[in-house]
Amino acid sequence: MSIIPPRTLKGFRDYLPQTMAAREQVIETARSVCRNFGFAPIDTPVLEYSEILLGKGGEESDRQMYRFEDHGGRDVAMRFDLTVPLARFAAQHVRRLGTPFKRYHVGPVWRGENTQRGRYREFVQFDFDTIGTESLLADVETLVVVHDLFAALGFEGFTIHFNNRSLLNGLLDKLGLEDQAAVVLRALDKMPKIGPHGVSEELRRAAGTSDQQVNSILALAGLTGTNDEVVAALPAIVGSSPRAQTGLAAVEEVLAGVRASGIPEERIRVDVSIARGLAYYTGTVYETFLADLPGIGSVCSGGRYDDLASLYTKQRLPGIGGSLGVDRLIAAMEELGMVDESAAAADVFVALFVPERVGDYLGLAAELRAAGLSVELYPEARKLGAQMKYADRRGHRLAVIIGEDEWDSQTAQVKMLATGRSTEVPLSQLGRRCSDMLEEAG
RNA sequence: GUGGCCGUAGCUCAGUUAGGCAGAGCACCUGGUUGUGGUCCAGGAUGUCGCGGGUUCAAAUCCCGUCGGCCACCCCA
Repeated sequence: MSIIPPRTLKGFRDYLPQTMAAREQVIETARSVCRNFGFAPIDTPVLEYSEILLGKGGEESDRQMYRFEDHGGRDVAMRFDLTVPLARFAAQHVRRLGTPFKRYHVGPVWRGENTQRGRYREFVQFDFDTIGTESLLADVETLVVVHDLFAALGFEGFTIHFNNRSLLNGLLDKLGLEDQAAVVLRALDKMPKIGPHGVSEELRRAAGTSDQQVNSILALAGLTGTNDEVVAALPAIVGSSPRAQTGLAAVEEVLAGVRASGIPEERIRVDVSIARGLAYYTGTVYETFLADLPGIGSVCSGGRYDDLASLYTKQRLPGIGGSLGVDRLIAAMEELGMVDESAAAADVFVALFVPERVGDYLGLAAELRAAGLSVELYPEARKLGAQMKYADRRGHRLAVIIGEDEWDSQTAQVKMLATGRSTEVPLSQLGRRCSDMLEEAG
């Protein structure tokens, strides 16, 4: 019988314990931050009718969609993000849920695109959205959630860049380029990568814009300075069309709200070059970058989409939210050395020393767990040195050693593996003493 | 999807130029130390050289295909 080579598909990966522990920790942190703001958890199926997903993220996502016929001949597809399923979900259940409806949703999504570092065909997104309100307070809250999330994950240097689509639309009104919106947005999105020259060349080539038009667009995209300076310079550039006014007011209000929420000025930036490719954004848009790893791209982005759910319901369902790229974030954390190598190890290691007393060791381990400790009992009565070595390599923090003498005297040796110091502890106090020692060591 | 670079031990890689015994460091295992890890010393095990085919007396090395990874474009988390 020939052996089947074990392998995974392009862009699909296995997760080893260290990575998986980091992933669970990121998701746990994100959940707890969202709950602090009153977001509730939901889930939706991986498969949807193709008609639900097609055409929602633009041509590109249609092309990348995993799509096939199911066992009943239905035309089905795998979700490529969590926002479009949310729109369907909201249209279907909004009467029961009421608005505003705030939810978070974590799960894998699939895009059949070419792979690269931090870019896979199956990856996990963590989304949070507020549905059913046009209030800019929801926009403010979204940015505050992003901020609290990265702060809670332990990041120091990160910046949330935000913008409003109406500013760009206002400028397009002024320049008579309304029909070229998609092309212009796409060119602008490349600003940090190809610079003003690249953008102007692209604009001329793809949209056939005049020199004067290009200059106006670049004047907007190239705005630099403090947030106040940028805001002050905007009116002259984007003009006074209704859309421009809306965008301007929105940026100012969101900035004020974010400041009032106590977000440090250096972590939020009004950045008019943020355009976002996805077709469905209509108002606020934002991306989050890590100061130490700008090359990895945005690790959390999103925006306001006031028209999306209208595809599935006549009821008006505006929304705003964000999407955290869990896999990309973990790739970043691994590169930045933020992943704790021993996160998967139990705090307390119990050596199995006297095989005849297996039952006593099992009982002891159970008692310690009942006392709130994470405990691993070694499964074989190997040489003590080998067991200690295992405990050390695994990253356990305390080793509990009980041999014949200790059983006789009802004591245990508790060893701090980091320092090598050993303490004799009566078995009756073992749980409490272990907790104390872990507490003291931090 | 298009173009380029790459794939050798668990990991990081050398060896490919110009075909000639499959290597290093780290990790791992055993012993020194039959009740104590990290250091040290001695010894040991470890390979479909990604996979398939071709050229050749001989292929990790050259050719073709394929799978996978990375980079650019594209798009995006």
